[in-house]
Amino acid sequence: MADLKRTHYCTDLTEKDVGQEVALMGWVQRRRDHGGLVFIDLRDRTGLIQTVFNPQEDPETHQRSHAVRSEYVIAVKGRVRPRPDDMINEKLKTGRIEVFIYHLRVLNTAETPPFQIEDDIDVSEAIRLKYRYLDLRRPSVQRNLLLRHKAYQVTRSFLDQEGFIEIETPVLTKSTPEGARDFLVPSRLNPGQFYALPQSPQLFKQLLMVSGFDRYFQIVKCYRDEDFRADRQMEFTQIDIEMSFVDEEDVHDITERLLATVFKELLDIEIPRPFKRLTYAEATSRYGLDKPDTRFGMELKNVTDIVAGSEFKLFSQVAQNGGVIKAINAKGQSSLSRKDLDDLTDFVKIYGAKGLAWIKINPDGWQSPIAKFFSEAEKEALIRALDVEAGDVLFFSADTPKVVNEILGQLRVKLGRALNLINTDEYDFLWVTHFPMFEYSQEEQRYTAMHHPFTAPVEEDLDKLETAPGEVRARAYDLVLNGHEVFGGSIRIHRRDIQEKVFHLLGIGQEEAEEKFGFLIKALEYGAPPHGGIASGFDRLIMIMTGADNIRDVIAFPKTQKATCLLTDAPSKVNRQQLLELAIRLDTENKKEN
RNA sequence: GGGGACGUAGUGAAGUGGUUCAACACGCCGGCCUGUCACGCCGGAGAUCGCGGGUUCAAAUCCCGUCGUCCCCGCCA
Repeated sequence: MADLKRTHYCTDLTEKDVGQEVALMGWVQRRRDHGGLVFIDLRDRTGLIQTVFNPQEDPETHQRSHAVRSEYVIAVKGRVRPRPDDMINEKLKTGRIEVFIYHLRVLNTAETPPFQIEDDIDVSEAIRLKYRYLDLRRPSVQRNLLLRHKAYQVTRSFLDQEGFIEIETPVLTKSTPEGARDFLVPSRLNPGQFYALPQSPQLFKQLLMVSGFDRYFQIVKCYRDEDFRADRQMEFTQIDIEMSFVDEEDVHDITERLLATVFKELLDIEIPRPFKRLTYAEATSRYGLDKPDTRFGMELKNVTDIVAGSEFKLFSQVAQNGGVIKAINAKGQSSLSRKDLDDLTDFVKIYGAKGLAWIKINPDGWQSPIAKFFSEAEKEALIRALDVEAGDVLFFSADTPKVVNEILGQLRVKLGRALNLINTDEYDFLWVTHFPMFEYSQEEQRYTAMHHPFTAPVEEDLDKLETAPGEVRARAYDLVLNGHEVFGGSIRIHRRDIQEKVFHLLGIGQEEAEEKFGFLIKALEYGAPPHGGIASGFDRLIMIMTGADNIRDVIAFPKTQKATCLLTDAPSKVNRQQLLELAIRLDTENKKEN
């Protein structure tokens, strides 16, 4: 290698380099061996270039090129030549040139890979993850990680220019109640005691505001020991931001400008600002969900008043018992088959629906198991309320508002996707604001914080804290992109008395509050400025920007749904000595033998 | 904790009780080939049908269990 130094990346070379001697290094994408002429497509992280081995160039080098195989690592030296006109490959960036090789060195051989190193391969994800280092050679995966890299850089430089200071917070920290399940790390020096991995640096960034840092950010790993989803891993990355002396508008503004910059620099897309806004109440009422995909319509309409007096017992009874009846109109979809409708019924049952009432608007009349219960006047009213035309299909749900919204909200998204109502090139940002402060948990028989316990209540709702906690709105906001929550934050409580009141409401007693959050309460006493912030689901954002349909495609070494790493086989057992040092004895009797 | 889908050569996949049932494609190995770029042509190797048990004269195929991957509900302040 001493005498061979790489001069270019493969796709650095252009027609301008014709005649130059170059040295390239990379992996063998494919060998096309004609016996005489041999072509080897050489790949590095930039892409491909065709190298040519001609016996007239150097007989020995040509001879040795026969032995080269896929994914061998080779170094070559040769001269750049233009391709004859009829041999130009428009599919390659370097397709107008090729390199005639007179020196070949095999730097390493390779086993035949378990799958081909190229895009659009048809191979199970389990195999890809087991050989992730090979999977990561594929251009599409490299593109994702490159975009992710650029997003870090643009974020850092933007926030730096805006006066934000990047400060690292501990990874080994204190376990706190509320929120997700903690990952625990045993302390060897303090037997029987544990650190927790941060679910977010929430408390530390608030303390940094008390310290006067004023504008903080961090690109930081967070850990939540909960079950996985397509857009959820237990270990994920946040862009974490906190600012002092600000209100909601300030946080929205910095977030919007950050995103505008990131989208401009990475995708060359101008995203219109300011972003749309809906209150939580509006979002759930019109779209059923607190993270609505607003790239298409099909809004939920409340038809309770119209059908409350109808002959259809189910509707009239629900109305009588204080429930609601809502409907959505799938325009022009009356070609949905009976089976489609049955499948949709099964789908909504996942979300607690007992059934799904539908009406097909055929040109010759209404087709539906329930249409016969409606009077002409009621039909007329439905037509007006739902903008009904021939060819439409209406779906109804009747239950409590919470259940109805969930059911129709999920159905709406399902239909939007299935019926191709969504423009997938669109990036549709939406702020959802004024979340409820608390949610009543039937399971725990108490209120829980909808955002987190440090979120400030809306000023004018302060007096309801004691009288009607369920009605108190929080100064919390989520940023929704195409139906995914990509940022979430709030203005925080900066007064001790309010913080204590909120803890109390959450059923956290004075003693517990002191033990778990004493340091925060204390800090609030020492001149805590008003402050607030926001944090992103960075992986999710990159997922959407790359068009990936799951989060694993934008993480270099992701875990499976069962929280294992197929590459390293983590997690794994540890030896007895390690456990002894940690004063840990296993009790796996009731668990599966592992 | 629960619901659903899947598991057959290196990879993808056909086959759902019976006599070529272990196809096909890509990849791999060997041979031929001086303009290919998804090279082509000829030949070849490669599968205890995820694993364990059961039913049967007979199981990739039916039953039970188990392991693994994915999607979803619960969970994710």
